[in-house]
Amino acid sequence: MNSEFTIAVHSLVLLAYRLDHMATSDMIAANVCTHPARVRKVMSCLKKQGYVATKEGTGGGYALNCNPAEVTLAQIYRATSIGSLKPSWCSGNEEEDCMIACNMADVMDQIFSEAEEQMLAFLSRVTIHDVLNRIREVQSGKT
Amino acid sequence: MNSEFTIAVHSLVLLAYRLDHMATSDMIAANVCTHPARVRKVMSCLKKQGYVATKEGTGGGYALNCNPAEVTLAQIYRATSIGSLKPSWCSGNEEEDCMIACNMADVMDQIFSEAEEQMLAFLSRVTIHDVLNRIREVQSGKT
DNA sequence: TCTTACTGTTATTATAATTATTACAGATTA
DNA sequence: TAATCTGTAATAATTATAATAACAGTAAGA
Repeated sequence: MNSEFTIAVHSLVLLAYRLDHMATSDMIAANVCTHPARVRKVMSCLKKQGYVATKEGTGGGYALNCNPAEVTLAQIYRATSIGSLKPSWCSGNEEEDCMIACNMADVMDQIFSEAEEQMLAFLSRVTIHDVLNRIREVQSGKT
Repeated sequence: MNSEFTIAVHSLVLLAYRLDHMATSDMIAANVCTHPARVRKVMSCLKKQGYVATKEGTGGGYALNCNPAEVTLAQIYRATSIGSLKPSWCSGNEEEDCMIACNMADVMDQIFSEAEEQMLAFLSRVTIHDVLNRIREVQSGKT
């Protein structure tokens, strides 16, 4: 699993949290702890799906363009990381005579893809707003 | 996700498929397409959980020590790869003042761990025997 | 008892994937 | 026209993963 999903969720939660629901890639990058160019790459993907609006030039940046109580982590995962559950390394070899060796990669593909759908079923029950609430809970639990 | 889970499943399926339910690390490695030492490392983990028996010395190797119709992929995943869903990269920074930045990593940890449990719920419905059957299906579908 | 064939494990090297960084074109504001 | 932003691609650095080598220990059989 790469971490673009994490960055996307963090960015959206941050935008939802901020009163003006806006931030530049520099501000988001400082909060997330990564490079602004990486944030822009992820945000550009969220923009294509309509979750954020962007504005170039002075005073520009990213603005939340969705209802955080409605957008789910499943939608974000599909936008940024679908297919990343499966490891890139593949078992067996299609050229082999052995039935196991030449079909295992296919079957593991099936299984990882079904497992990913199960995971998505869970993520579809968690919204950006829920994540923000979880953060508030963790924070208030710190005495 | 690392691929030790895949190697473990492949190895068990291969053992279940073979009439004598036995194989050496060299034989398994050739089938899986990896190095025998890697197979031994994974098998050593399966042995600790009792899924296979091992015998050192001439004529030795690995023998299936479980019922392939009962052992599930969830058990194998827990034995080899639990925790590997979560990316190693972490968002935010605990030292920050910002509530989002300093708690996001914790909350994403929660979420990845719950998502992993959902995935496990699916994997617990797939046995080694089921994987073998899927391979037979794919094979027979090849005209 | 000596040789051969295994597992078990660690250390090291090689490769691949991920992340960080740089660079710059294009947009917008003042 | 200078300053500030996004968008994107190219490259460098870092980290994770996999392959390989090496060798101690165990067992079988000549």
